[in-house]
Amino acid sequence: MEKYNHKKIEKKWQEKWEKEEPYKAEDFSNPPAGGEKSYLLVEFPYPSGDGLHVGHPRPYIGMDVIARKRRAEGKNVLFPIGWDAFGLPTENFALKTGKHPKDVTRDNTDNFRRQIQMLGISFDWSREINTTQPEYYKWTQWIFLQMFKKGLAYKASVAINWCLSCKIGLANEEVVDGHCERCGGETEKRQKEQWMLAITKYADRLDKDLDDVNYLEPIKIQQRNWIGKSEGAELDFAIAPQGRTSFVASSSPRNDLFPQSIKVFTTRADTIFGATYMVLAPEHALVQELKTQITNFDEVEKYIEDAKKKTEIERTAEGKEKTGVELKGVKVVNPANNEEVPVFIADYVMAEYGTGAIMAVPAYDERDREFAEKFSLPIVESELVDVDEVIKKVKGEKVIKYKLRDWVFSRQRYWGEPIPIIHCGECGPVAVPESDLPVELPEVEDYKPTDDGESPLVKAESWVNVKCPSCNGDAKRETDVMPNWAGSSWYYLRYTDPANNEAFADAKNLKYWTPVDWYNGGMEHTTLHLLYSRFWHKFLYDIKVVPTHEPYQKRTSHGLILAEGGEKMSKSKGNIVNPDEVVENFGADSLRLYEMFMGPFDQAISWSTDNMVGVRRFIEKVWRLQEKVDVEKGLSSGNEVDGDETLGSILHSTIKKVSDDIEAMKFNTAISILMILVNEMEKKEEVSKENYKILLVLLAPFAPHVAEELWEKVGNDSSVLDQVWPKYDESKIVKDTVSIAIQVDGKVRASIEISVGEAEEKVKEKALSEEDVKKWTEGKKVEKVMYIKGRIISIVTN
RNA sequence: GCCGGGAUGGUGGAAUUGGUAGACACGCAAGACUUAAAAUUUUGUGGGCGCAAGCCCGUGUGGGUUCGAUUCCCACUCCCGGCACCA
Repeated sequence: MEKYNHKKIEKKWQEKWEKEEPYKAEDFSNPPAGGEKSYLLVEFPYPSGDGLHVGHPRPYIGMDVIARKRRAEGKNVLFPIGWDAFGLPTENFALKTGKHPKDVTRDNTDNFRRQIQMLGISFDWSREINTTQPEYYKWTQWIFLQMFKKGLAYKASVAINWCLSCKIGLANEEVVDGHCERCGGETEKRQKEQWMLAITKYADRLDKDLDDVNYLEPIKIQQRNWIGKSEGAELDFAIAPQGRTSFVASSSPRNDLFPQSIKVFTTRADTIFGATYMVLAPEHALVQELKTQITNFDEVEKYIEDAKKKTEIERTAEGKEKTGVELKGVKVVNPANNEEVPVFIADYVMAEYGTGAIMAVPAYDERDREFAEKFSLPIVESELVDVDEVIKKVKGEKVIKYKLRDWVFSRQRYWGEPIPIIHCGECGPVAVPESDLPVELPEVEDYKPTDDGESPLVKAESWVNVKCPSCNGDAKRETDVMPNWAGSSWYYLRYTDPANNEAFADAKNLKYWTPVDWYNGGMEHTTLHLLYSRFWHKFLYDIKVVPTHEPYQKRTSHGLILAEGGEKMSKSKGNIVNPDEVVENFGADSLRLYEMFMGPFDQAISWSTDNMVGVRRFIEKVWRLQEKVDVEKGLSSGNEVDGDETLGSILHSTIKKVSDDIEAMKFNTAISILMILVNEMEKKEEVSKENYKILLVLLAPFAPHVAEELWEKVGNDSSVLDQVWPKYDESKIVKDTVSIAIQVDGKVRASIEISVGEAEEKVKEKALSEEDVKKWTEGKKVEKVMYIKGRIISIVTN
């Protein structure tokens, strides 16, 4: 027998797979044996310069096991891969080295592709996509334009994160604890014109439609929390008349312009009798409108300025210490009891949420209480009243608010999809005609943003200056690019028809393949990526270009693989385990088996190279088993379970457990029962060819290379990939006799062998006559004897 | 603070969802093979007492429900992840 040589075997089969493309998914194909389509998706990676570490492939391997099993079950499996390649790290690398981001991306994807292929993942490489290719981002831009046309993409002045030392705008995710992710400097909020996408218009559906999909419960919970639906009421508090006597006295027309009331949002309208003051956000527009009435406006203005200037760090450092200023000269009337109450501005009220104003009820709200105590305001234990009655009485309105904010879609960067808009002095922002798509990224000399934080694209003058598509006058291109979430918001649609030039995908392909049947990805993408792509998908559904209202039927998450010490793997910590080395030393099959065996798929777990020898030994055991197989003997085709009764029960329960566990992502226990089966086979003088073949089919999803090699060795012409997934016989799993435990007063004292069908009375009788049982029941009265069929007998004495 | 997830031998973990806790694997110990080592292999391996049969304890802590609890309920401790003044 030749020794198991992982290098030789893995190279041989990978070359074969590359040539023969057995994993290619066929559009509209109707595979045999209950074959339906099965679209399995993993999050496509960002090809960083560091290459893969052993944590990356965990989800690929897990989904690969499922893909391989489902193919064997006769399903038409689509299991694609691509590259989410726009983004900052590539741009930063280009900035540092002067190498074009396009070239950086190409080198990195080449390396990633090599590493993934080395693991024998059964991706359909014929559908590989890359978000940075113009043929791809043409359609990212096209979708943006449809949103623009429907008014869902708009420009607004919003507060962005500004790095004080880099002097550039940062995305939220680039700010860590108030510090710039790149330079570690402090950040503050700045107002800037940005493209926004109106995701909040979809907030209710994004929340409600979670009922229709099969996501793991924690994923749904996290999405719901992020959307932050809350039901409450908007109530008007009239501005007290004495504050505006001058206006009332005069018959000035300006009186009509003067605000009459302030609207608050509350979820506790029932506490309105305890509302002893009101608070507005410092940015609230009414503060400026009431300027003439506010007697201490200097003080107020100073507070507003200070609030604006505060950096994130300062705000965090101050903790929950409340600050604020009263708007002297302004009072409002509590509509429930007609009492006048004072008005404050304070930064604990957010301008963007609700109405930017609250009625403060210090008796029931901790934050209001804290503020009231600091400013010596009355705290009134009020009577609670019926919410509906209050709303009716004060002429309020029931409303639903969401924490979800519109999506800031602009980045003042280079390496992203150009936003396909042209700004014209006459016509305003105009969509680039669809026939002119894609708007390709121009060449620039320097990828650095300008000093005032504009995109490096402003320096590409010949690209920027164009004619207005509408009036043909002089106009300028939008120089902001899209965030890296854009390309990943719809990529799963492109896989269904990746080379289409007429549409992002043909309607027939979409109808056949979508929705994605199973999407696995990291928990860290649950709030942003998952929500963004659900939003885009719903929009595409509304404009009738996709057939389903949700993109993903099922969503699961994998746990991170941590370094041996339990810390996250990172280049800076120098604790990265490189899969190249692991594959070199142990082989891809061992790496695959180990990652599936090391622990529950959805939990974080520390890497341990020491523990890898276990699965390697297992593979070698399977390898050596070939010696126990008589190749000449037995059937040469099919994989019927044979009549070897000594293996019968374990064989059938292995088929059942492996089948069930793979679908439940309990890969670790699937492998453990395969190990038990192999240990049993090892004890035998001879293993039948049929049973060995079953073992190989069950093993193939986990360790495809060695399974193929052994399949060939035991004398089968066809590939293990062409085999039908074995079926188990429930009746063969059940054993004739079973050992059951006998408890006396809650403690196990003996166990007896009984035949499965044995009558209850007989079993009880048998149990009570056991010597080890008598010992414990002697001299006591047996009160009760319970028999839980096939499991346990419980005897209770007094 | 809020929302998730978790805690089981020396280690990673398993437990038919209320029914013999510790499957499978790593490590360790002793033996076999070998001139020797590696590889392989056999046996043992939760803790305590005992020559042994066996007994007692044991799933983060404290209580509860039950014939029976790792599993259900109540209170708490610690660890990991996310959000964070959202009215």
